[in-house]
Amino acid sequence: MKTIPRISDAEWAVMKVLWNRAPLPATEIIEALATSESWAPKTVKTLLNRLVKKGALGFAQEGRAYLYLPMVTEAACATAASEAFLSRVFGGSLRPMLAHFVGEKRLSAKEVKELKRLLEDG
Amino acid sequence: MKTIPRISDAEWAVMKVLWNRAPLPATEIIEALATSESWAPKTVKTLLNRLVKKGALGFAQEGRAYLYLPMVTEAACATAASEAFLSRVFGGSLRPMLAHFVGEKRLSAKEVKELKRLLEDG
DNA sequence: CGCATCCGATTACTCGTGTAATCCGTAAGT
DNA sequence: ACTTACGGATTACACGAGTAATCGGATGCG
Repeated sequence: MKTIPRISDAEWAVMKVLWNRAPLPATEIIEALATSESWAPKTVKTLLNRLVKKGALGFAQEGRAYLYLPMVTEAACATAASEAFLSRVFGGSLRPMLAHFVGEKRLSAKEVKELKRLLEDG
Repeated sequence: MKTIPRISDAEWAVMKVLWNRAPLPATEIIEALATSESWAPKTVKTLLNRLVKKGALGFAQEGRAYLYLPMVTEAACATAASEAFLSRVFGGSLRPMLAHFVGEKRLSAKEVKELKRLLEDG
C-alpha cells in the first residue's frame, strides 16, 4: 500500500474540494474555497503546489492551465490521520475515544442511537 | 470554562506522564519518558518550559527544583483535540468517523460489541 | 505588434515544533 | 573554600505550515 503523505490543516480543505469533484482547474478550486475560507488566490495556489509535491495531488495539462486531481483517496487519508490522532490522544484505539465522548455526555440520545445503528449495520 | 492551550505531539507525551502521576520533578518526568521516547533530558526540559508558558502546566518550588503539575485536565484537552481533529477530517461530528471505521472494516466483531456496550451504558 | 492578463514556479517571511546546547546561579561534595 | 554537578532560563537552528507576493512565459485583446 502506498504511503500517505501528511496533509496539513489548510491542505485538507483543498483536498476535500477535489475529493468532491475532480479534476478541476485552480480557478474553480479557488472559487469553491472562497465561501468556506478567506484565502487569497495565491494562497490556494501555494497549497496546490505543496500537495502536488507531496504526491497528494496530480495534474493534467489542459490548454494553458492544469486540471488537479487527488492521487490519494479520502478514506486512506482519513485512516492515516485518525491513527495519528488516536495514538496521540487516546493511546491508539477507538474505544477510549468513544468512552471519552460518552463519559463527557457530549452525545445526545439521538446521536447514541445513530451510532449504535451504524455499528449494527457495519 | 478556561481556554485549553494547544498541545503539540511531543508535548502530549509529557502531559500524559503528569496526568498519570503528579506533581513530579523534572528528573522523574525525564525518567518516565526515557522508555517511550528517546529524548535528551534537555529536550524534555524545553517541553516542560513551553507547557508552563502555555499554561498547560504549573509548578511548585521544592528545594532547588520544581514540581510540575497539570493545570488542565486530560479530558478537557482530549475534547479540544478531538474537536479540532473531527472538524478537519470528518466535518465535525463523530458519526462520520465511526462510519469510516465501520466501512473500512477496521473494527473486529469484539470491538464492535465493546463499542455498543459503551453506548448502552453511557 | 505591443501591452495587459492569466497561470504556474519561485521566493518571502513569520510562527510553532522538534530537538537540543549553552549560560548562570546554587547546592553539594572534597 | 573551590570545584563540580545539577537545574532552570535562555538561545539555537532547521523544517513544516500559514499566508502571500513577485517572476517569467504564454496568451489574448486592442
